[in-house]
This record gives sequence, C-alpha cells and structure tokens, in this order.
Amino acid sequence: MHLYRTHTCGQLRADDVGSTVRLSGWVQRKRDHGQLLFIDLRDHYGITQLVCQPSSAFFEEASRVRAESVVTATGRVVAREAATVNPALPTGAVEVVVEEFAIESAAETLPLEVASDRDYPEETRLRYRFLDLRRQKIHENIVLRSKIITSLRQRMTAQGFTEFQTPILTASSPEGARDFLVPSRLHPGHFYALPQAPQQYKQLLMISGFDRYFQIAPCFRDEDARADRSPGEFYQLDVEMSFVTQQDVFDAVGPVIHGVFAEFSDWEVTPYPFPQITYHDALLHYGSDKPDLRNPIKIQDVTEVFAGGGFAVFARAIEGKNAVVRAIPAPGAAGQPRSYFDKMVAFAQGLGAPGLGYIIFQDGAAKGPVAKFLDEPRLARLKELAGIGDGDAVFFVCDTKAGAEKLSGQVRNQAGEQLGICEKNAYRFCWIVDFPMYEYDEELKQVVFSHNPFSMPQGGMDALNDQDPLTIKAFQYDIVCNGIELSSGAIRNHRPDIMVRAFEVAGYGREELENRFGGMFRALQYGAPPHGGIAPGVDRIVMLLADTPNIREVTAFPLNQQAQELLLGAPSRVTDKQLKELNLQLSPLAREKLRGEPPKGETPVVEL
RNA sequence: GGGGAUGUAGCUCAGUUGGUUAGAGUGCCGGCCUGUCACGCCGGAGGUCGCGGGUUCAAGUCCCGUCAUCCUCGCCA
Repeated sequence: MHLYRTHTCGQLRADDVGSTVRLSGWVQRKRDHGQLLFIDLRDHYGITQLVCQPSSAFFEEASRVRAESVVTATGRVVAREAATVNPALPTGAVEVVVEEFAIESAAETLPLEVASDRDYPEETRLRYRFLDLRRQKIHENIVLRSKIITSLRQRMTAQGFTEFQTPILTASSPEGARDFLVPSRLHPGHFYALPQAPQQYKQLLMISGFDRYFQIAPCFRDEDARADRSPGEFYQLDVEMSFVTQQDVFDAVGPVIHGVFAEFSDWEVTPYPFPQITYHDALLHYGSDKPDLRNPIKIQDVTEVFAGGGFAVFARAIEGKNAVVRAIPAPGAAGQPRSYFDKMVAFAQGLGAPGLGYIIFQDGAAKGPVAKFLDEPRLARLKELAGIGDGDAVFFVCDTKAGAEKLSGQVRNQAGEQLGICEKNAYRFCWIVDFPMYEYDEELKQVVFSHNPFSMPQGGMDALNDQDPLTIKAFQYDIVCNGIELSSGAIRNHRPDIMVRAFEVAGYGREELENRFGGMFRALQYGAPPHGGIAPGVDRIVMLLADTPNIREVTAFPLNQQAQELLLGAPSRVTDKQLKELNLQLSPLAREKLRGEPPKGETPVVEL
C-alpha cells in the first residue's frame, strides 16, 4: 500500500465499498460525539468523511487533532445508511472507518478559517496566503486560471500561432509607464528594465519572419494599484501577426476570446463576431471608450434642442462656451419617486457637476425642473432624438464635449444601476475602433501620441502630411467586456518613412526617434512585413470568468496595494556587499528611513 | 502625491449623549455526548480598544498628530 494514499479525498464512491483504502489530507472539520468522531478530510480533489470508533488506539489523538492538520488515515470503505448519506458531497454515499491514523503535520491555531467563506482582511490573507489558497473559492479561481491559460494556448496553437519567450531583462522604454529597473553589475551606472510588455520584441519577431506570435507574457509596470489592476506585474495573451489588416486580427483573436468565455461560463456571451463601435460613437453614446453594454441606456446629443431655447443656462453655455448637451434616457423612470431624481442630482454634484437637469414624461405631460423651458416642438424633437416616450425620464448634461462625455457616462452607469435595468449573467463584448492617432496635451501644450507610437495612422503618409493631426485616426483598437478594457492593439507602422513623419508630428526629430527606438527603427530598414496584434489581459479575463471584482482573487501570490509581497517579504533590504557590487549607494532619505524599525515581515539585513 | 472608509479578543464584528468590571459570534482549552456533516450542551482562558499627544472629574467614544489596511483620483504609451 502506498505510504500516503491509495485514493484522493474526492474519489471514493459506492463501488468502492468493502475495499481498504488510505487517504491523506487536511482536517477540514471535526464532529466529536464523545463515543464517535467524524473527520472531514480534504485535499485538492474533494472531501471524504472519516469515522473513528472509541475502541481505536488513536481515538484520543484523533479527537484532539486541530483543523488544518495534515493526517493520513487507513481504513475500510463502508456504505452510509440511507438516512446518513450526504448528497452535498460527491463522496457522500460512503465513509471510511479508520483503522490506522497518523498525524503528518499538526497545525497551530489558525489566523483565518479555511473551512469558511467569511471575509478576512487582505493583509491577513496575503500574509497567510498558503492558508487562504486552501479555501474553496480562491482555490477554484486559481485552478480556473490555469485551465483558461491552457485553453488559450491550445486555441492559439490550433490557429497556427507559435509560442515564444522574450527577454525579462531588457531596456528601459522611454514612453509609457514607470519602469522597474535592475542595476547591472557588469556595467556600473547602467540598468536593465523589466518589460512593460514585449511590444518591440514581438514586432521584431514578425520582422524576423515568424509570421504568427503569441506568448502568455509577464508585464511589469511600476504604477499604483486598482481593484482591477495588480501593482507591478500582470499577464497578457500577447499576439502579433504578419501581413494582416485590422479585421484579420479581429478574426483571429475574436473566436479565441469568445471561445474561452463560452467554455468557462454558463453566462450568455455576445455572439461572434463582436460588434465594432468607433471611438467617437463610444464616447458619444456611452460616455466611455470602454462601454458596459449590459446597460441598455444610449446617450444622445440633444444640443440642438437647447440651442437658442428658453433654458438660459444651457443656451448660454452652448452659445458662449461651445458646450454640448447630452441626453441620458432613463427608461421607465417616470414612476420613480422624487427622491430618486434628487439622488441622481446629488450623484452628479458629487462628481463636480453644478447640477443635473431632467424631464419626466408622464401621462402625456412633460414634468420636472427643465420641462417648462422647452416648447412643444423642442420637446417632440427631444423625444425623437433620445428615443423616449411616455413613462420615461431623461437626464441632461451640459458641458464642453469632453466634460459632457465623462459626466454623461457616469450618469449612464448610475442610472442603469439604480433602475436595475442592466443585464445580469452576461458577457457583452465589443471592439472599439478608430482611436485617434494624436491628442492635444494641455500641460505640454503640444500634440502627443494618444496611444502606441508604433501604430499605423489611417491614411498613411498622406494623412500625416495633409490632415490636422488631431483628426487623424490610427489602426488602433480595444476589446471591451462589461465595461472592462481587456486589451488594446494596433496595426503597426512598418514603414520607416511614415514613422519618421509620425514622430515629427508629435514633435520628435529623426535623431530622437533613432535614439529612443534605435533597434526597432533599424529593423524597419531591412524589409519589415505589414503586421499588427493585440494583447488581452489574462488576469482580467480570469477575473471576469471567476466573477470577482478584485484581481487579487485570481492571483496566487499578489502584491498588496503598496506593492509588497507579504508572505516572503518583498521588497526587502539587501546587504551593503550587494549594493557595493552593483555600484549603488542609498540616498540620505533612504538611509534615514532604514534607521527606523524594520516593519513586520521585512527580511532583516543579513551579511552573507 | 490627493480624497474617502476602516482599525476593539487568534478571527469576524457590536459598543447608546463621554459614565460602574468593554460584549457577541467563531476559534482555542477543559468537561459531557454513538450518526454528525456549519453536530449539540456546559464551563474556562483570552483585550496596550492601531500608536502618540490633548480636552475632561471621567475617553473605546471628543480633538490633534501619526501608522497600517482597503477603495478611489492622479498615474497606467
């Protein structure tokens, strides 16, 4: 008989009755009846009930064993009496009458309960992550993550993509997020950077003729955390393809995304192919470049209804400040009490808006504070534009275009949520296309790249030469699910002449381009295929499929919000010897901070 | 870097207008219990009320500072 187990804790069925088995696992729970002891034994695969009789030599020991201790039990599989079958357990038809019992590893009093789904502070969970990960929900999330990644790999490989690895120690990229730096021992004063994404390498692989690239790629960005954004590191399904148009990328990646969502969830998934919405329309109709399409509300421009009208606040803003008015329909909201509208106004004010106008259409009349300022033809036009009728209400936002877009989007979210009209149990996807190539940076007072500087401008060289840069669109796109940006991608600029011009428009000379992106630029001089790609965030895909709002629920060992790993204690101090080898000195500020007591969990400095 | 919330037993939390010895559940320890499956019943231990200062006859409670955690804005080509 095997030293530890003949079966897993999820394996035994009625068919096994009569056989002698050995199981090992954790003590999930004990039920001590004095003259009879039940132990729920748990492993990765399931739970099996052990029964200990008081006549056994180990009875005392077993009745004292603490939860989460690891034990090995040997005994006979017996059928449970009909009344004692537990239909909630796959192994519930049987139990094991223990004949030998050994404690492999006793557990101390626990800082968190494994056999419970109650919430614990994240600090406790991360410090004792090995216990937290034993808990059912997160244990399943991590397994789900693994299965999703396996499925993504299979789907990509099946489509003829080749998986690659790219360097982790690479060069700092001058654009984008803050880099994590690694000092070089051999080159004093020089630093590697961890890749923010394998962007340039994947393009270089296309230029190297590999045609279709993918990688489950680790990405490192030294930026602050959010609930849906890990600090420090995350994974992308990084994809790049040669000789493709934007539509080819959608046709390759769309089925993969649709496929995994259909495979791993019972929720409804947007039928393939996913709709495409232009960046312009997304901002107009949803007030966001990552619209949540579970919300049926569609914002409309109703500036013409108020222009030159009797509602002076809006009319003046339209006239004088070039403001626009956006209508956020609230279907069926006419029956809502006054307090609903007051709350909506307060919500908008909380976001910095001076107020929130609204009209209620009820019993053939228009009510609410704004209604009396609009004559009958204007009201009719409003209903037509906003697509509303009797029984509905409509909110108004009046601001500059950008301000109105942002606020109307937030009001749309709030209205949809408050009215309970958002679709549940569904994944609603869309592509956002035609992102602008450039935008105006108010701080720098100049035109800057609005996304990746390697994207191909729509219209190519002609557009760069002839168009107002702010009107140029890029072959730049995002895929969005339920209001979460899963990924952005682009058709790349593979033409050195167009790239020089594109950088000129953003105020960079050729020399600067060569300095900043020398390797990439050089590669384009020797025959580069037209290519493009995308990089969906793996963590976010898993998050959506696990139906959790927090990315740390799908990461085995995440950093906390302060980018610390509490279990092993990273970041930690290093020895003076290590610093010396790297030609590094700590600043007076850093030295001052280190003089204080090292916080709990921090690795003390040890001379090696 | 800014804003918000939270911090009370190992853990999850309650704690009134500032007023006697700070409570509950769970876990832990002990006792009882032969069919439970969140077993049940009885008893016990367990507290620097995050930390520092202040106001007050009196502070878990009010004020100031500080630290920690989570959420959020900035940031994330």
